[in-house]
Amino acid sequence: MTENVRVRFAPSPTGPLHMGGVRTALFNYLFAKKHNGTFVLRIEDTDQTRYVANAEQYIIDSLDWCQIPFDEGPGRNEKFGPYRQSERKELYKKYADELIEKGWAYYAFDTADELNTHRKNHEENGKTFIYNWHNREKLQNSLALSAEEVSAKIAAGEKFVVRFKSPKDEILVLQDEIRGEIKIDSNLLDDKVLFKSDGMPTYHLANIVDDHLMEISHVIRGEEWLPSLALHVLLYRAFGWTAPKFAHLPLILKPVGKGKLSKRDGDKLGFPVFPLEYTNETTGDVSRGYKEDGYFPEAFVNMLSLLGWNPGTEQELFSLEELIQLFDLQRVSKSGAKFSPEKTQWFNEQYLQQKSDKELAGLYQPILVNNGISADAEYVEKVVGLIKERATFVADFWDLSNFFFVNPSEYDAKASKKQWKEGTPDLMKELVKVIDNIEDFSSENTEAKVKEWITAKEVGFGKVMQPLRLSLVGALKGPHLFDIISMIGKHATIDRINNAIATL
RNA sequence: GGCCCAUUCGUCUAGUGGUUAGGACGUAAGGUUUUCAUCCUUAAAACAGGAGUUCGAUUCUCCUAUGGGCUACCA
Repeated sequence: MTENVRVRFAPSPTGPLHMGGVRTALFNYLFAKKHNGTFVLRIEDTDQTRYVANAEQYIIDSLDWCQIPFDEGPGRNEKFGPYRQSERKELYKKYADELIEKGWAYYAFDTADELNTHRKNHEENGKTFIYNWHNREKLQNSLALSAEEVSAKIAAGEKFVVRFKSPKDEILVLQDEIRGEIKIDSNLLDDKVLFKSDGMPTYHLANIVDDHLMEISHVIRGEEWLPSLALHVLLYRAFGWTAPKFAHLPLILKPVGKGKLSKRDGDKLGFPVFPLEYTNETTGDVSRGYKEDGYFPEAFVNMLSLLGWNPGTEQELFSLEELIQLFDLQRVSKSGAKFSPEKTQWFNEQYLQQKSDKELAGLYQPILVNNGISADAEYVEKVVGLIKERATFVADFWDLSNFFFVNPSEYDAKASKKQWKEGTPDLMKELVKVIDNIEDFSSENTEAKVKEWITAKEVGFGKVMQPLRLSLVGALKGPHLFDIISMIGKHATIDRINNAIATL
């Protein structure tokens, strides 16, 4: 298996790629890298009615952001190209014809209206209409019609599709890498359309032809494809090709309620379902993305990797390298996983804590600039070091550290009421003098000096420390007080205490 | 309706024919921090139900229930 592993991610460019799709791409990527294989991106744009122009670029941008780039695909290392099915259009006709010749497929002329009528009638009688062995002789197709009639219809320009002639009375034993053996009664299969009347193949045909031509060794895709597995295996057999191995990934479900995760859930529940922000070109609707919401790609990918897979140990934080080493299809779970926004935040927090103060400071700078602050890199780095353990996102930094850069503009009302007592202003005035006399303004020294004074003064620590914090921060929160004092310096410290005395 | 897949704490999951059924998120309670958060400790919390196989089933088989997917000239 280590030889020539080739996998593909084959999304349909009908809109932004959602996180379920990213997870499928990720598992393909991990599997490929683990086996020194190739990760192919193929664009399945056979449905011209649902095609969205900016979707392909969005997909590529998303994979890049997640740092799981494809090795082969549109515009990249095109050994088996083209990689857009619309550009391979001419190819599929030949294969459809081959199947007809071999007796594995046939022309069908039934119109959509006719079929809908059949379905409706069956439904009214409590039955299901299936286009297959039990009725195909009675419908408008090349199995029921004479060769002359068929030729005449085609010559007359009548629209037709090509359907697969699914076999009768056969128990198909299918193999899934994750689920094991699956048995299907071929009599229940319907004669799927392989080739549409618009000249395009359906997913089924294009998928099999391309996977074969692109020498795909493993098809790793979502569970929604499991019902089509029998058809796909049958198609390989009909062509006389060796089928790749198949693995069907469990679905990602809504955090609450029923069903699989959908775009609407994010809007409703307040979390992104897309990796990147996406603007719908026709409606102008903007959907939020993990990137724009402040998630690190590593955290997002780590979270995704554990949705439906785990290495069997208690480790939860993995670098991409580790994931590649550890990934194993055998350890992918069989049942759908409910997505957890809370745990996703936790992952981001973990990654944020791991990052260096320097890197985080760099990410913080633009936010500071937005708030009208220009501070030198070293100072910002120190600030980040003091506050990052309270943060989940870089975007939290400003709320947690604005007092390192600007004087408090207001004071927490509740805290003021509780901590700013009658004697406080006098005490603070005295404290100003104490602080003014401190030469060495290190955190340790200011702490020692102030505490010395408090002790000598014989007042409770809280009587001084709480109002002091209120004066400097504007609220009863934040890092060690003397770290703040040391950072903002003597002038700002005294200034802020005086401001508080004047205001409160 | 039909077909297929699945089912361990609220959630993600580990695990085994005999275990005190483990971890993580979240929740709660303590402790640390004379602030807040972090951090630490602790707690509550699960084998869907019923048969069968077996000395013994959460683990194997079957049935039921529940959940999910598919059932398009969409992918």
